[in-house]
Amino acid sequence: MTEPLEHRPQTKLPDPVVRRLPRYLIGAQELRAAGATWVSSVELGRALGLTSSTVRQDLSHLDVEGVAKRGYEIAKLASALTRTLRADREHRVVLVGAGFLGRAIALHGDLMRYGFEVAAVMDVNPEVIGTSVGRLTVQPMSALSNAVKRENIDIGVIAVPAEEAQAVADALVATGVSALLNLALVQLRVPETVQVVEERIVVSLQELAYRLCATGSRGQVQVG
Amino acid sequence: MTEPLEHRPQTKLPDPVVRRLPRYLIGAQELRAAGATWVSSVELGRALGLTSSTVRQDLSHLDVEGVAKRGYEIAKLASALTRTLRADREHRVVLVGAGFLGRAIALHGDLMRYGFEVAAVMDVNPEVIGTSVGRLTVQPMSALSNAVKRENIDIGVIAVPAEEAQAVADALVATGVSALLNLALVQLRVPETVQVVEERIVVSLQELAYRLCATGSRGQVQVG
DNA sequence: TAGATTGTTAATCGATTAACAATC
DNA sequence: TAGATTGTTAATCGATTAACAATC
Repeated sequence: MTEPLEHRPQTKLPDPVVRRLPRYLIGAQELRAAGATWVSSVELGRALGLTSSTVRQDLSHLDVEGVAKRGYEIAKLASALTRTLRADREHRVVLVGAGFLGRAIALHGDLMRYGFEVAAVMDVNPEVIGTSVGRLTVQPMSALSNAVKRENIDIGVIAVPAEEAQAVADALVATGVSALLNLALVQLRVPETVQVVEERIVVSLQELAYRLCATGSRGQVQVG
Repeated sequence: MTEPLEHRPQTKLPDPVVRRLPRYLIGAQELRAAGATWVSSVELGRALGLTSSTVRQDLSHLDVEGVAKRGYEIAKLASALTRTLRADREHRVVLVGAGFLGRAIALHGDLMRYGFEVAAVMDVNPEVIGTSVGRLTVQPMSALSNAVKRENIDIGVIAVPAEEAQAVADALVATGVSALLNLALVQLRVPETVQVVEERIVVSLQELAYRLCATGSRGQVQVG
């Protein structure tokens, strides 16, 4: 009759919570940078546009405890968030598509800061293959499979035009990558075992346009 | 005792619906490109990972009617979606930040296709000011206010580093722009009357990483 | 101590799904 | 016609919020 293993909140967080956690983390790091040490659920709520109830409910899923009358210690909160989001382990990324969008991602400093390393860049365009992106060289798609294995890649980012995205997704899945970030404007078809997150500027703009026109609406909305 | 004005479904769509509408639109246009004429709620649901019930519920908010035994006429569906999303009226965009990300957006052909025209590009970096992005020339921030007025701009896109994003947002708000797409990794503080949609690669990657690690989870997720 | 803030339970709210009559 | 599919109502499910005892 031993006690069950210490902490085990990690069963499976609800989707809305998972989407808010990164925002708490960003908020916590902003606060830390600003020199704060403690933050209350009311303050966090105000900063992110949530009720303090939601904040406490969300943070209760984490391996962190608040202190009555003081709130949460920011450093501990950030590390708990990092742990829960698996931002402590490094993720290795292959980027397919070395256009402006791809380059923006590959050269984006914040990625490293949050544990994502772009370890390979591929493209189909012969003119682009061989050019350099930061310290990497753009490789042809034929080198994909080797790169994924050699570099221990677990995430694929698709930054190619819509027409090519499905083929790229298929190639990535074939090499065993099971997490895709799709920036192209198509609905990908992938096996159930593959995780896909879509992020699309046009869609965000459409949502914004709707909100802008829908008279009287206001407020802040989180998309990704 | 006249009838109330024809159709008036536009009271205020629930947020989850607004976020799905662009996906239906993309789906509809893919189908149309593939030569299809009709689509049923079951097919749409399968394509987007939704139940047919959700699809019918969502589409019932639109100014379109399905036909029993056939489904929805794709062309009509697309135009109803376009109308509801206000993708028929043109939106004029000012882009702040002419780095790779900014250029990716400014040169992104799909934007035009969906009614968004990048009408001005600004940057703070003197080295970048004066260079051209497509047919536009990068202007200094001091030209922002004039550009917004002259070009009739209603949407601002923030594609600058996190440190500068708040100042850019303030400047945009000051010129009267009341819809912002924020691509920087900060939580913006804006007046209640201003619409903000956030889109952040790092956040999407974090969500993906969580899903990848959370054993046993699978499926497709829409972020933006 | 008194008062603020947590963690958590219960109540509310809203979104998704099921079900089915109407209809082509 | 028979069968498939809509539009919509009602039931279910889940997320957010309110409330409050515990506590620092």
